[in-house]
Amino acid sequence: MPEAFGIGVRERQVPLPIKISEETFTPRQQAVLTAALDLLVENGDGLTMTAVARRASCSKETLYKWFGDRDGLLTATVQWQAAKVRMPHVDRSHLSAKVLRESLQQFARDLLTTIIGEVSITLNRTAITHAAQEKDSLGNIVLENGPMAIRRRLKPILEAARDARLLRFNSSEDAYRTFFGLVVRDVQIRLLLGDNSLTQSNVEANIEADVVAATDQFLALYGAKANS
Amino acid sequence: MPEAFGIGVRERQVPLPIKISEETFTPRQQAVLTAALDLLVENGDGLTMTAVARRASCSKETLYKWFGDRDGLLTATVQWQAAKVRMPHVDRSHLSAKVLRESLQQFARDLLTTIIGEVSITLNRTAITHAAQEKDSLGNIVLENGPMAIRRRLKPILEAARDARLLRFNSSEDAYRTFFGLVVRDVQIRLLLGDNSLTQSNVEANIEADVVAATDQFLALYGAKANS
DNA sequence: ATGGAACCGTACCGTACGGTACGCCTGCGG
DNA sequence: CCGCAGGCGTACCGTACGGTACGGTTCCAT
Repeated sequence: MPEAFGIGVRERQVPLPIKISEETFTPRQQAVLTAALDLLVENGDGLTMTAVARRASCSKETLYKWFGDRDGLLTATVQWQAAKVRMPHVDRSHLSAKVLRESLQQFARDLLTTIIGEVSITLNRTAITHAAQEKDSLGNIVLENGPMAIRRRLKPILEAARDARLLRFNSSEDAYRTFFGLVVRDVQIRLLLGDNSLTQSNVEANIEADVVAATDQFLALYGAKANS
Repeated sequence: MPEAFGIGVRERQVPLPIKISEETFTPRQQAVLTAALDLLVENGDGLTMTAVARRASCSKETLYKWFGDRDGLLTATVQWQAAKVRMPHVDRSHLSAKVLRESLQQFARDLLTTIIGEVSITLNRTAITHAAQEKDSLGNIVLENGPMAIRRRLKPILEAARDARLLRFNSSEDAYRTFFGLVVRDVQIRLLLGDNSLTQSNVEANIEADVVAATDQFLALYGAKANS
């Protein structure tokens, strides 16, 4: 693989997954990435360079010029898509029991909604398949933009809530992981494994109930008192 | 694939085959499956028929004769290994608060220990990779021998505990899934994605604490009273 | 206009791997 | 001792796919 191209294209292979802004890729490149993602979602891992080139109406040579090799294209696709996940923003200065509960519910709702989406399932499967080959780069990207992103956003809120005497816990890490478990339960692993009895609509219909239940349970475990 | 050899073929061989679940494999076949599993664990999905044949000191022709095709070999391997997972057995007739707590802890311990094992991670990754190709057979096998097996064993105990007024819940399904979430949290998905910060020994060291914590939390949520 | 950069489409190459064919060896029943 | 079934090892085939090369086209800057 050629190691330097003086083109106005981003450098490949960043060691640590950094936040990717949308200016990182030109519109044309984003169209290619969209095609790649679509193929991933449709065809599972049947992502071939030829297929991407045909779908995006570009030449394979361009793909290799832009992304280096197949792994580079895969990485770019996952990176670009994973960075799109947006977390809810909570104002930590006005924390009340009500605001806390609603914030937690919002986190739970976003988490569940993301997890059951086709795109998320595909990206996680791709990263896991990748991780089965001693390559953890994709896995790290997904982790960084999924669970870790949630953790980064949720932990400060939990700690603020503790400072406001709304929650009680020793380790905010444990509290976060408990919240994650209460929300996700066995949904993600079953979807990743292709459980037939879990259709997306099936889960979707219960999201609200599950969100409320998980939040209630979390507050029952960590709430300073039984509250609204 | 010639249709004379169905999937999951059982060739009647010389001595008495050892019974493994419904499907029986001769010792020689089990040696082949062991080789296949070892290769899976070592090499990720780099499982090639040639590699299995070489490792097991058999000919490729024999592999195809016994297992039909690559998928058949994969299925047989997963089936054979997944069926080895054993669940704790609890005597439902002597349920007390103490026995219940210890039983739950035992379930949690077995679940965690299984999940963090190399073999489990490999099988789950393989099944998920498989599920990314519109094939859910492997996923179903893993589900059936993993989460579903636990559910089958745990739910009767939960219901017995409810009858004994040790637990309180409406849906034993929800109770089971909450237990699963409290125990597994984000450990499995992080391991599947190859999270570097989660070494096996790292998790192993905390198993006991996590088991106790998860059980305590479950009992706090579903126990009839705050009890020992 | 003209040179060149970027890029498309396609043909091409090498390899890896699933699957098959075949020759040879071994153990065993007659 | 013979024949043969089962099985090992290896050579072989076809295909799919990653990666490269190259001619032709568009577009822009000079």
